[in-house]
Amino acid sequence: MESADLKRLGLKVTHPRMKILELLETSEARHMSAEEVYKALSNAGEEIGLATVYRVLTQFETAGLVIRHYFENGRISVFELAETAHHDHLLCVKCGKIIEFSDNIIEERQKVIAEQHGFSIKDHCLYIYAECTDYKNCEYYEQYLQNQ
Amino acid sequence: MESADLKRLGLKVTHPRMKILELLETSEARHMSAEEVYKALSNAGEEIGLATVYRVLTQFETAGLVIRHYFENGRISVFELAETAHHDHLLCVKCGKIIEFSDNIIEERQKVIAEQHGFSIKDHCLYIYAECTDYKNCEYYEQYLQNQ
DNA sequence: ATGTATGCAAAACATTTGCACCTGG
DNA sequence: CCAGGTGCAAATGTTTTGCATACAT
Repeated sequence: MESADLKRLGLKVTHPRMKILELLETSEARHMSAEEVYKALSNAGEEIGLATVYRVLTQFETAGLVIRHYFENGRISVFELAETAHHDHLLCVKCGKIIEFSDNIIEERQKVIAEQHGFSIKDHCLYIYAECTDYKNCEYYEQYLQNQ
Repeated sequence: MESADLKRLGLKVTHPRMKILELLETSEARHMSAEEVYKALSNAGEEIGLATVYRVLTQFETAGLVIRHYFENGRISVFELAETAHHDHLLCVKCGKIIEFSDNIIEERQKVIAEQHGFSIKDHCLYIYAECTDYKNCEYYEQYLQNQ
């Protein structure tokens, strides 16, 4: 992603926007809340206000650059770079690990179901909540506990 | 649903609890926010505090009596009686109409996908956002506009 | 009687907004 | 230069909580 991409979207290439984009691209976590983005930038010495983080992420969402998720139980929303193709999510409720997947059979059935009811499908989200086999040894577990 | 059911769940049979349960059972809307429940009760002359509505609905959720949904875009959650079997939701983004459906093929695929990743599935939710063919004449449209 | 529930008001929480100042093109 | 972007603080909307009172058993 480069400054030209922002320009193309009609957004000025500002420092906060570039830094947020950069973070989303380089961060290990593919899904981050506004607060997490804010803190990560803060830790990196970037003084970018939380309000700006929200504004920029919302603009990116509108521009189709990021996807915003409202995972169940969570009042907070998380953002993900929209660089990859559509996918759904499989989440471990114990360690917070998130697996992305895509299944043609499910996608196809959804279309059929919508049609059967006379609806034209615009969007959908499928979240599978599960337990991974070995969450205690999972790389995410410790970090997850901290956030609880 | 009767007072015995509440007792069985270890909940005292109080006036607010009975009224909320009654409302969820008799209301036309199968999905209601806490605020909507509060207002409906208020209109019916019941003086039940909003905090109580939240507390009771949360207890009902814990007891498995109701299901709480966090529909996309919505910061508010809606509650639904858990009396019927599991189902997913097809929502019209124009009029707010909600269709409940269940599809064995989708359910089955989810199990397979979870297993493939070594996860044991606990729960899931699938929301399909769509447009219904004739939302302007839809019975829900007017009411929906008011709430916007 | 006593442990639980309730109502109210205040707090908490994520998110948005108003406004004065700053900055990219 | 100036429209648009930013930071801060204040506002918002939903949900939760503390506490004194009321109620179910």
